[in-house]
Amino acid sequence: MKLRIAIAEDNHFLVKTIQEKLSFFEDITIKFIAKNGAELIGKLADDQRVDVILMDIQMPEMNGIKATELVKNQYPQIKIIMLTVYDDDEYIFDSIKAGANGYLLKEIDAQKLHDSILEVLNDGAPMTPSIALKTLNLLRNPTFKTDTKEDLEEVRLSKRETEILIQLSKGLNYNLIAENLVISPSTVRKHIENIYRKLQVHNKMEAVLKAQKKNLI
Amino acid sequence: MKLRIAIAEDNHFLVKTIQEKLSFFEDITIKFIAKNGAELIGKLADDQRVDVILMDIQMPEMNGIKATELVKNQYPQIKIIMLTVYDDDEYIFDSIKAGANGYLLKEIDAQKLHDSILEVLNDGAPMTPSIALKTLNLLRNPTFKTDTKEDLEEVRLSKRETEILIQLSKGLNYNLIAENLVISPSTVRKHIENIYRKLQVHNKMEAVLKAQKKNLI
DNA sequence: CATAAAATACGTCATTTGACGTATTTTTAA
DNA sequence: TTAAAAATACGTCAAATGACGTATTTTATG
Repeated sequence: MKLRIAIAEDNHFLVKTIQEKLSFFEDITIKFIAKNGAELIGKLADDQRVDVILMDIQMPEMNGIKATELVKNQYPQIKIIMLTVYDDDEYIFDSIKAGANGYLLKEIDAQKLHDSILEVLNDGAPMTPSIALKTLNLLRNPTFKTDTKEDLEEVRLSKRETEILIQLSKGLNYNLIAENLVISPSTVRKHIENIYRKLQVHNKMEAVLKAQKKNLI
Repeated sequence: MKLRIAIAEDNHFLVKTIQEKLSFFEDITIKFIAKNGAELIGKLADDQRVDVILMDIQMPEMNGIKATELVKNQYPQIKIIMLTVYDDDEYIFDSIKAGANGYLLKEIDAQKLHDSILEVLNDGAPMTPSIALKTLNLLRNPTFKTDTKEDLEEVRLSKRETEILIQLSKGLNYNLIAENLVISPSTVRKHIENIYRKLQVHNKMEAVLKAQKKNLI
């Protein structure tokens, strides 16, 4: 039996992309496409025989999170996979709270998208690796305080910088960090200097505090 | 370059099974096998050049969750994948809190195990689908964990010491703390020295971490 | 393949921190 | 009231940290 998919996505071009990705698979039928949450709810009212909804987050009229909540309240059997470009903690958390069964980034390739649809129908929780990581971090750090404007100011730490900051947060000194990462202590110090500049702090404790507040570690 | 794996698992047969699964892959080297957490810590002290640890949970001497915590404190760069038969919420949650990077069930097939090792080295969070689902559920309704015995081991900080430790945890230096509390920097330093002795630590970050774990601040 | 970003590494210098020792005053509790 | 605990304070010295500058190599990305 064919898998019945609905797509909620306002960007026409992205809808095309998703359709093309799914066109490779014979077990997939796209039942309908909605340009926003409100339209999705309307179409579902006419026909709720849908297995999986691929849901964008940012949409006019009604966003994907609100739509997820409504759909899940009325048709809990329908699986919802968020399919979005946003990997912010806030969106991920809100989506999961709203009842989303999976969370994928739009860059996902066709095969993985298809696998994810099968997985969600098998009571799994498909997530792109980076999202899985973020959910674990959210679980570790159960501080869901409202972010202030300052907290959301985008700060990008590189992979190495994040790694070093984590080691700093464990109380390790420069030499131990250097040993662990098999680099010179000079390099560790340079990375830390860069971290401090990015976070606008002047010592380890402040750096760790700020990074935790921004969910960077 | 080969991927260096360590296994912590008390059951001989299961060790064999894991070894067989990994034997298919040429990019994998099994550095060593430990029969429990204590043995693992010992072997890591001799040689910490390990990329990924596959960790059982139920082991004699020291279980996998405690071992995860210790390894992550000393060698945060080592990735840890829990590999166990237990899919209880409690175990999953505790493992993640302890710092595990992934959580797989032992029934996993060879290919997926290999993929997971690559994924965790790529900063992902490999999980079997049923575990991924449980983490989402845990995120939806956050649980609260009881303290372990060790966390409650009696350490008494005086009122002044607690006060100073809180200021330390905010990233303030000795001089600023002295100003805030209207005492001499020398006194601040002496208090901190006493705090370190009581908590058996050697720098600010460790002191703050330990105090938080013991709910002293 | 070119360019940008990231990671690597060293040197210097002032400041801060951590680990000692010693000692006086104040507070708390038996 | 007296002993113990807590708080106060200073000095010294080695080690660690933070803030600069400079420069080469490696990795990503269009």
